[in-house]
Amino acid sequence: MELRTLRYFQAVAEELSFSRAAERLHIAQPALSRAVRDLEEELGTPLLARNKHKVRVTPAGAVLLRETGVLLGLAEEAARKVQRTALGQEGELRLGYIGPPTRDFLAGVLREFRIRYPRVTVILEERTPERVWEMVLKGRLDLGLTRPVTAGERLGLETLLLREEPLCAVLPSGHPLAKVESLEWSSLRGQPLIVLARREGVGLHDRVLLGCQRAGFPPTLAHTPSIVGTVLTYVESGAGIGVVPESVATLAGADTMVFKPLHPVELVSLVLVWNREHENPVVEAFCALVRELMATG
Amino acid sequence: MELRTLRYFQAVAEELSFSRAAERLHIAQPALSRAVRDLEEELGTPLLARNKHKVRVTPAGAVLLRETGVLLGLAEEAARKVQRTALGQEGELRLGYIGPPTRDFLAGVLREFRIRYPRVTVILEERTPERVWEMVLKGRLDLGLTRPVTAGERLGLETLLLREEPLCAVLPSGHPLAKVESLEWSSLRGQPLIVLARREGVGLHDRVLLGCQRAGFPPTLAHTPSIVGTVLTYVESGAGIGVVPESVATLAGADTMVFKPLHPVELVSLVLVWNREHENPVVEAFCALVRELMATG
DNA sequence: AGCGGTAATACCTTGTCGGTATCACCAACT
DNA sequence: AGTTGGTGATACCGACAAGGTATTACCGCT
Repeated sequence: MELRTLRYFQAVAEELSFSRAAERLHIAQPALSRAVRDLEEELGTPLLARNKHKVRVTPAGAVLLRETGVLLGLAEEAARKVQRTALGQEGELRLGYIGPPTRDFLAGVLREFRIRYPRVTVILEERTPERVWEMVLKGRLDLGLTRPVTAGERLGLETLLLREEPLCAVLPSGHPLAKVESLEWSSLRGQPLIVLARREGVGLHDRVLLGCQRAGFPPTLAHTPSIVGTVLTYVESGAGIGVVPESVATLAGADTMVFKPLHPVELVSLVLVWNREHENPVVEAFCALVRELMATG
Repeated sequence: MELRTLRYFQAVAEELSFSRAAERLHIAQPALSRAVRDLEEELGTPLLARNKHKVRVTPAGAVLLRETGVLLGLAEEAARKVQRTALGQEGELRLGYIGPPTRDFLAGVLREFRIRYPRVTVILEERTPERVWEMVLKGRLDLGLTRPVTAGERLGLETLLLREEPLCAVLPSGHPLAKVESLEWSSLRGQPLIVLARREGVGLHDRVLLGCQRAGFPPTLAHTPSIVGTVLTYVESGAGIGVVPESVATLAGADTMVFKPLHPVELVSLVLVWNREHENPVVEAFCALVRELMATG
């Protein structure tokens, strides 16, 4: 049973005439007669009762006509769905991100994305930066919003640099170092430091260690909480000096703490990452939108 | 887009291998490659991503695979439904009948029919005998349970004689004629008669008139109600003598009225009628069942 | 480097589909 | 009643698409 045959049958059953149906289908009448006869043979039962001048639909034919309508409709719809999916206008986007530093960025992009691609379902997954990389690599995510990994393990993964930001020290307002114009890494020597746990972000954590190492001293890690907000809480309570990316400043109350850029500048960045081989049109649409938004505003 | 192509695509997408899929489909691998390529061309988008040694399903392909599953399932189911319908095992039977005299007969047959053909929906329509004939003729009913029509207007309609029954007189128990052994039509001369309205059944009504005519007198019609039960009510109230088919006796209380066969016997019959040209398998199944039940019990 | 296995390509064969011409038949209208 | 127009079926033919065979190009794995 083929869709072509069903289309033919449908035409005849609707027109109740082989010749008119043939005309409508732009084929010759004998071809149509044969097609219907073959279909009847295949199903083992007459579908149209023809007594030389009148065509009637048999009960079996009536059933087939109904089913054919459904079938042909679904087939057409399926083709459209496939094409929409190919254009990135339909489907789903599994997007992994790393939490606070990406939330404001995500919010803006997603708002616009949902407007332009309303039939795409965005599935958000919050994970650690390494886990995001791993999941993108394994295909469990279509797209990751994360920090670059230190190791060069970008096997076939495409990245797009979104933002670079300097590392800052966070101090309680009353801290002696809070009033200097510009803070040197070396000033942190001996100070109790509060840094995000390494398991929550190898890139960021190691970058802090690197800053200290370049300034020629080993850091004194007082606490390594697993949530960025907790770093700020520790600082507020006077437990030490926090080292965080600049964007974290937006999370903090401005009067109780001060953020000081550290010199020499150590940059941490935010990237989009995806598997180019997967050639997912939704991913491409999303990246295109991100590029566009970065260019315009 | 053809079902054949979709079957091919499905095989490849499931096996994730052209050669294995080709084996499963019992065709050669190059044919498969071409079929899938053509399908991709038709839909205007890659469905399978093949990098020489691995086959992956693209997002568009995943969508098509899902839709294909539905489509092929429905197609198969449709074919089965058509075949079941052709065998009379599925579908509907629009059955017209004429009321009281057929109810007991119908009940028995329908009970058995529903057991043997549980997927056939029986639609019952109660009409006058003429209306049943007309509807069967016009194809608005598949089958009629009615009385034969007097006119020979059985154009292509097949009939099956179910039952013949004599006409009876119904009298109140106290009536002078109630005690005679056998009642002659001629005894009805001058008696007020109660007969079913002609519009409710030309055949029955005219047969009563014929009985009187043969006995050589014109009937005195006291009442012609449109419901058989009302005939009995009139008789009970002493309004006259009813003339009804024998089977109506089952409707009446035995103590207040008596039923007397009329001589010479005038038979009215009950027939099944259907349009042979329609070749409806459900109709044939029903008739076969009726014949079988009449033969056995 | 060589082997096994993959999908793609080139080319040929065949079966199927569609077209033309014609027939048989019925219906409606002279 | 005979004719004519229109129906679907049949016979036959041609074209093209589908499938098959042989081969190539490429990759991963020994």
